[in-house]
Amino acid sequence: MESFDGKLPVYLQVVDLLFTWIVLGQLSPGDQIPTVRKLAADLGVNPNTVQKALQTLEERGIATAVVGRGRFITEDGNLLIEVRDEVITKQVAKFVEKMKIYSLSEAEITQRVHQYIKERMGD
Amino acid sequence: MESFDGKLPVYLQVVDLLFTWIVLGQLSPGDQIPTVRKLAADLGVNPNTVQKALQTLEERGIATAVVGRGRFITEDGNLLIEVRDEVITKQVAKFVEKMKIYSLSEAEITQRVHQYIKERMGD
Amino acid sequence: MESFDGKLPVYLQVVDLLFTWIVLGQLSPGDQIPTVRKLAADLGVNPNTVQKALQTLEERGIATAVVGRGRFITEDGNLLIEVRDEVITKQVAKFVEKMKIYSLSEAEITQRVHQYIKERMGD
Amino acid sequence: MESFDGKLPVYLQVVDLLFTWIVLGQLSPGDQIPTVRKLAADLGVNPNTVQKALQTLEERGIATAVVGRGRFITEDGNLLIEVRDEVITKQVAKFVEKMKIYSLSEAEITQRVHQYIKERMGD
DNA sequence: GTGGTCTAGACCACA
DNA sequence: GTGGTCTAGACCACA
Repeated sequence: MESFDGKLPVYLQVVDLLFTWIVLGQLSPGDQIPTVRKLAADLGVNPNTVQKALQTLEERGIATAVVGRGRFITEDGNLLIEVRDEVITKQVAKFVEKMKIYSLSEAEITQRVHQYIKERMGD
Repeated sequence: MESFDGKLPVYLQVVDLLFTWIVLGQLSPGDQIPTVRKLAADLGVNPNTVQKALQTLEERGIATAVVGRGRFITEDGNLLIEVRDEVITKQVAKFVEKMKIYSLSEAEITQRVHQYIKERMGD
Repeated sequence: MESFDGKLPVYLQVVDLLFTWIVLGQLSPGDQIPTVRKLAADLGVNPNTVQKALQTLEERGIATAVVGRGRFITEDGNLLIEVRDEVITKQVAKFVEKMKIYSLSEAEITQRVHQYIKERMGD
Repeated sequence: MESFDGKLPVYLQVVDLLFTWIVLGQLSPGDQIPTVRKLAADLGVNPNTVQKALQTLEERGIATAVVGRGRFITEDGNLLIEVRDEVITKQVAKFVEKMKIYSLSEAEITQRVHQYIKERMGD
């Protein structure tokens, strides 16, 4: 996984990735999650790291392991909405903070977003 | 350049990086830009790639090369403001498009940004 | 490219050559330009050098690259007329300046050209 | 002599070069011409070729060999004026013919030269 | 030392 | 196959 280079611990990057898959609907309620080995291979990281990431999901009730069957996404829609909200908030935060580093005032930030959307309205 | 892993050609990533330095004020009007060789070494890319990136800046009048002396950022403040605007717009676009992939309506996007800023007001 | 021996950078000599081909009508609007590799082989220069020359043409809108298809001369006749004018002016300038080095006055230069043409009238 | 690549026989190119030196005043009446060996070395051609070129000059009375002393440019000013005229006419011819290849009418050629000079008047 | 050019050769995406 | 990018490494002119 070539782009695993941020400062964030790799296992948390894997958590973020799984969250993103959920938000994008690539992992829906009840879906089976790829096996640890497959994920590890696909992402180019250590299976232990994937294991740790999946445990995080389980602790939050987002995934459940069924011995001998595999791991599955929860059927609990509210939990997934929570995940979705969390992912979006994180992105918004990241964006706003970056804009602040560019010395934009908060008013300017909203104004910029508003303007961009207005200009592109209809796309 | 460890984090150079996007799909964007490396030389355009270098252009983006230099633009960011300008926006952040780490490169001010009249400043000397690090030498081709130094940039190449620091970023872990080939000098030719850096050269190509810097020529892009020159074509836009943002930098000027003086053979035997080095490269310098233009004194023309308007050009730099243009760069700043461009960088910001690109970031806003990236953000908005990502939000749309998450199936947020345009109203929701502005609302989220607005809300985040309001909650953090004072930080 | 045996006769590529001037002080002009090779890639600019290639640009000049392509311009001349356009002026001579050997490259007409819409025509496909020989491939980078063919040009490089024919001229005895490196493909990268040809690439650089062709990019110069593109920046001026004289040629367009279609990845996987090839490069084509613009259909825009005005641009080509511009090229033609530029090539001719460059030749005239070169000629006049050389004549000045030979200590000919400007009046003598025009007189010489005029006389040569008059004597050869009918050729 | 890297630029010895035209279609003209090399010894005639050497003749042309010597003529040019005369026109430019780099070889004045009575001046000693560099030795065959020096010329050959400087121009990167065979001494026999230089020899042949110098014989052409001698046949026209432009240069004289003095055994044991070297070769000298004639003191006869008229002959040198003739050379000058010849060199210039050759250049004019070359220029006009090239312009004709570019499909310029004779009127356009003189017009172009006239215009270029007018625009640059004062340089 | 600094930017500019050039070669040789590789790998990629698009068609 | 075609254009586009990139590396490694060399050589040049200017200062």
